[in-house]
Amino acid sequence: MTDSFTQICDLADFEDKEVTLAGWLYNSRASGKIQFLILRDGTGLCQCVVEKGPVGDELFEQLKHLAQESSLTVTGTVRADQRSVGGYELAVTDAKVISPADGYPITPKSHGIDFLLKHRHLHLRSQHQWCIGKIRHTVIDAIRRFFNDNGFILIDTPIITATAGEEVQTLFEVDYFGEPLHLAQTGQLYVEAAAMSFGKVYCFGPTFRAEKSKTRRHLTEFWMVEPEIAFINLEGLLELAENFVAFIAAQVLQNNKNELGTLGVDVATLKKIKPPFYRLTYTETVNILTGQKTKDFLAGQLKGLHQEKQQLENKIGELEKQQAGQIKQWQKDKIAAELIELRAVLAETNTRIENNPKHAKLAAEFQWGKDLGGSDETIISQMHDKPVFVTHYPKQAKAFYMKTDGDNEEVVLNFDLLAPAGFGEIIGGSIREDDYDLLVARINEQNLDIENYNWYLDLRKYGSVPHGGFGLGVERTIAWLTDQKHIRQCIPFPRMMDKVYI
RNA sequence: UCCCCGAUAGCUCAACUGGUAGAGCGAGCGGCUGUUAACCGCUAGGUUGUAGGUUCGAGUCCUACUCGGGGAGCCA
Repeated sequence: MTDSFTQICDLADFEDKEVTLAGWLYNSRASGKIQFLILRDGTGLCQCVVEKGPVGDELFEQLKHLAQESSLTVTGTVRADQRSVGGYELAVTDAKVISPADGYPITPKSHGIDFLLKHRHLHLRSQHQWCIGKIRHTVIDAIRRFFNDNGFILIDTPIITATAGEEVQTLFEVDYFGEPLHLAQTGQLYVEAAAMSFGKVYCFGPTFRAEKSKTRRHLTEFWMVEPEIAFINLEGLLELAENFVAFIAAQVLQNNKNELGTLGVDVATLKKIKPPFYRLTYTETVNILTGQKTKDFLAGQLKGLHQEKQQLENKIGELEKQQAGQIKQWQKDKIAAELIELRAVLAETNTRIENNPKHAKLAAEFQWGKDLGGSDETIISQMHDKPVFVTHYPKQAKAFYMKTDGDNEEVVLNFDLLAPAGFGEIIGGSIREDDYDLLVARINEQNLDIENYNWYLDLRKYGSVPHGGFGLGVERTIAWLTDQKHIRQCIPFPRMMDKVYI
């Protein structure tokens, strides 16, 4: 059936020819004797120009009253026109309504986030979510391609698991025929086993964490890719990670120019994502956080925020004055919409002003040995224009499986990758402890039940080798690359703490 | 779990210190031959989240609850 219809993305090949498009009415504007129907077919948007002459009065009237998101086929001649979205438009000769969509709830005007999440099944049709969906596809394709082309074997790890990879409190429990098991929060332990078979492997799938985290960077169900490599050291891992992330960014730049443009993403910042990334040790990071540089940086930022606030308030005051004056109704409406926008930005600026001193205090009083907090990561991330590796965290702050640094018993051979401009962590990884006795000691130190790790310990009993890997959060990566405020926009059907909409 | 903010028409928001609930979008009708979240005119649309309280009078003040947003801790 698809064959008989032309796709909007291919219109350039059909200039001056007659085609039939099949899709949904995205928006329409009608004048007395001419109508502009914006049709979307999943591959793009096309302006269809309907004139009374060629289509006749009856069809003209029917189309005039057609609701947004009604499905239809449209036949006409393709012609180039700069005034049209996509550069081509259709001079309509015929159209058939497949199914009307009266009362479609999402209008072209603004909506609140709660409303949109409740209507996510329909909101997926919007330009914004469509662009993100296309980019998500590119990111996932790039992930698989990168590993497949570099000799990695895909290993599917189980979703229902018995062993814990991370903190026990963050597990979702499953009643497995009466036995309490839980949903996987990482495939790492399994992928380590597979690395001893194939050398280089990766797993890629959904991950579940029952974290009580209500932030713009958290989902309870998210997608993570975890490569694991035998015979690798920390520097090797860092190189792999930076090449990997740079490859994803390059693929998005190459394949999603239009989508990035529609979303208003600054392409120049994406072009900067090239190796080598910055490298800091945890200790260097702590010194930066507690030092003058951070103090100055945050003070400068606060000053900038106050200026921003002042400018916003001036602008709002000005608009309010204009609004009270004698102007046309439509101008008032435009100002009202602008005011809503500005007030939202102002509220956000106020929050940042409020948080700035707290963050400054946390950073200044940071004690060596603690894990970096969200605000600390944000500060480091904001100071850089490219991703930053932070390596060699204190042993006590990190998971039992991370290998102790031979040169410094206090720290482990691990790293986090922080995306720049304040976005924060997108990767966490480490070299794994490969010595049987040391691993047992670490399990006991952290009061974990050693019974649960018998099979994992076998990997150290039978031909153990140095190995390591990392996990990259897909939604966080997409949110960073597309400059989204909240990662819930970056998965089709988000699951958040205490809230699953549809 | 803690802190802050919010809930008014289908949607997005107004309503100065308590005094008759408004506008745009969407819907319906009409007008307009090149529109770009088109525009112009008319019409319909409300027990102001729930339950109490203060008051001559509550959308506005107080208490509790429900739901939502933002932030913190923790993380990819």
